[in-house]
Amino acid sequence: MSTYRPTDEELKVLRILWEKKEATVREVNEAINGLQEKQSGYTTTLKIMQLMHAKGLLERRKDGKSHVYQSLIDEQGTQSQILDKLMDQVFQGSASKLVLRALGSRRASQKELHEIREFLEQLEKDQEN
Amino acid sequence: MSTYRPTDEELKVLRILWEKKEATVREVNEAINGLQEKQSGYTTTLKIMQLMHAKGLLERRKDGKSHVYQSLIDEQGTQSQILDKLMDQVFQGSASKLVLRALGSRRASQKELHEIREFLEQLEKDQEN
DNA sequence: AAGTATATACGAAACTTTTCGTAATTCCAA
DNA sequence: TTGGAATTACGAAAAGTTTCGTATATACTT
Repeated sequence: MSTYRPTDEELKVLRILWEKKEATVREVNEAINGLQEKQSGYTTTLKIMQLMHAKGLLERRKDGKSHVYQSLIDEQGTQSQILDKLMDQVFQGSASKLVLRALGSRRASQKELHEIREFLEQLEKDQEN
Repeated sequence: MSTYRPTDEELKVLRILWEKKEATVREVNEAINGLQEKQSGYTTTLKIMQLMHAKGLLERRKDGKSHVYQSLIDEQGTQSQILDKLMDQVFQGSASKLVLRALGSRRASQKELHEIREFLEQLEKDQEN
């Protein structure tokens, strides 16, 4: 499970569940539809979540007539997973290539840049020892 | 074409073509097999590249009995494309979230960190104006 | 208790990607 | 110029993802 890479639709579901901690199919479906132009049907989202449950990505408990779902996979771990794969696939395994491209392609705010720089300084300091 | 996101297998082909500039199916196939445990058959790679050509991702010229392929899509543009999508999908559109995760999850060398910091300082300097 | 609204379960279709067997083509060498 | 080795072309199957219609189940209301 630690190395699972979710599909695009699964990622949409996870994104909502990571934020809300737990939600019903209807809540997830409406949240997803709030984020995108193309609306997806209720039973489509239901099916995705049922499959994710079968795969062991989600757990659920019965609440009245509906199920309340939670993610079983970690947000940070999944993010790292995806980035690691990407690093190997298209950045020759180089973190700096990836980071430079990420910072170059999209505007980051002053505050964000500052945040990153502080993190970097900490990393560099750590490496001195 | 500017917003195309290649599949995993397509990415393997592109990676080789970006590096070699141009190559035959056999060269690409052997290069791919050199990078991974699981070996993929010649006709499999051939089919992928034929489809990519049909999609307009690759161009080719005849050389003797074989074709020599080149990528029609830009490496940097594709990298940015993928990162932008990822930023929206799993990092709430935040470049810094992505960067921090990327730097946190995998060891970057002293040299790499330095490189990133210099790039950052330049970016921050640019923003002052 | 029956009716209604909402949820889940199930199955199938449409699509895409990946894989590979085999036929047809092409070039070269004997 | 014919045979053989390598390549491309073609087709289809396998696998996975996404979508959705419809049947079934469940809870609530009156």
